[in-house]
Amino acid sequence: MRTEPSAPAPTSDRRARRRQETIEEILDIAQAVMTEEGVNGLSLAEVARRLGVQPPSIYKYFPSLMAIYDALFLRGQVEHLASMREAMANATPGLDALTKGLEASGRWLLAHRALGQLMFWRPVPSFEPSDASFAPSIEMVRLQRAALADAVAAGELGPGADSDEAVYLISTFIAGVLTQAMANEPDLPWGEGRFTPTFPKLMQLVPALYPPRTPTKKRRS
Amino acid sequence: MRTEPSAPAPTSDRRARRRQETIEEILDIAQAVMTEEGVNGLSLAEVARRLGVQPPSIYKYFPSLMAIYDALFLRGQVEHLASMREAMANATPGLDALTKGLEASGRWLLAHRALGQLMFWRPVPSFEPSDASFAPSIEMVRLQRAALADAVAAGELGPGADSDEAVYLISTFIAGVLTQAMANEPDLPWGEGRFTPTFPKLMQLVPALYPPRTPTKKRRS
DNA sequence: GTCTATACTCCGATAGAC
DNA sequence: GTCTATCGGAGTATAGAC
Repeated sequence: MRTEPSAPAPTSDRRARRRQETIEEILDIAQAVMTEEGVNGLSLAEVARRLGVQPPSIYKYFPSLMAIYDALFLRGQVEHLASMREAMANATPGLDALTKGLEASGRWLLAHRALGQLMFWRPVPSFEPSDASFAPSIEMVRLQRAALADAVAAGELGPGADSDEAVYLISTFIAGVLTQAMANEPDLPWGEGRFTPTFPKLMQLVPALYPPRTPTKKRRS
Repeated sequence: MRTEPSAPAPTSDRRARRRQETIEEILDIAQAVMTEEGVNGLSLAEVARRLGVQPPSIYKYFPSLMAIYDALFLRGQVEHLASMREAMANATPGLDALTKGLEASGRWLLAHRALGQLMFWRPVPSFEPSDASFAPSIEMVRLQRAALADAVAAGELGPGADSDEAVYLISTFIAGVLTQAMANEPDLPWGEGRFTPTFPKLMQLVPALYPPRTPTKKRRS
């Protein structure tokens, strides 16, 4: 039997591109709706209204509301991971990279509150992210583990810091600062207010938690 | 003009009591609904169903859904404050009292997640607590300030610790631990899992943030 | 203080014409 | 891939009988 030619016609190329643009536009609008009405306030109907189509048309792009949540979750994870990775790449490996990476995480999350809440606060009980959408967060732990390993190798931290336990402990610093900032200063960006400026001070406590064998002050070349 | 007798008849006493019981029952049910369906999932209709009445009957006790949220907010604040106060009263004044108080806070919040989220995570954008319901949280800050002042007086911490700034900084510790525990280990009580057991270790860092002038080890009588 | 009845708005999702 | 029409359900809140 003959099927379609294996090389798709330019027409379907353009169609596929247009389709992808519409998908991205739906996600942009959904993100805006969540920002204004709360993560739980996202509704297909409101997205359709803003897109200028009737609600059933949305189903040509996403099979359900939960599928939109999942796509938003994935998009958030990918962007968040990228911002962390970039900040860490432009820093000195070790504690500095970890601090800069977590600061970038905080900055990104405050700038994308709705996605951040969807990803890390889970305010929609009926939504569970798919395995595929969850995958980047595993990579995020790996990144932080690597930075901790660098810090241990450089003598900034003791060997106990090269552990998942340390990742979790340090993650409570950033989570605490962000939770307080979001709840009490919902309009301030990273670096302003009573909470986020304390983060560097908190990170300076890490060597006290995992003291290196040799003095911390300066390491010799 | 004559009005009703100033001493109410026993009948209306009983009626008032019965009414109060119904109000408490509505709040109990509402709390359970929030626990099961999410804070945002609370609905008058579901409360009525579980109470075994028709939705309009609820309006004899609360003028609106938001009024129920507000009553729950107040109830949570009062209970939470009481648990903190009790733990602090049974501890050595100063850092110990602060730590025990915050641990009690964490315990209470994990045992009453729905109320805790309503109170400190604010997942219902359209709900703003009334001033009256918010009042206990001001008292909570005062309690913590007093414990910090005790710690400074006892030489456990430096004078900078007697400040609202220190209260906010320390609050990020408990907020971080709780946020992570609730998001990642939603079924574990305080003291189990990867996050809440780290809290005492975190509190031991506070003297490093506000170092006392005299050595910390032991204070002379 | 309970009910019925009702008004109103909103939602997710599907069927089928074009 | 868009639409109309519709199903079936949810919700808050009010009016008024009993």
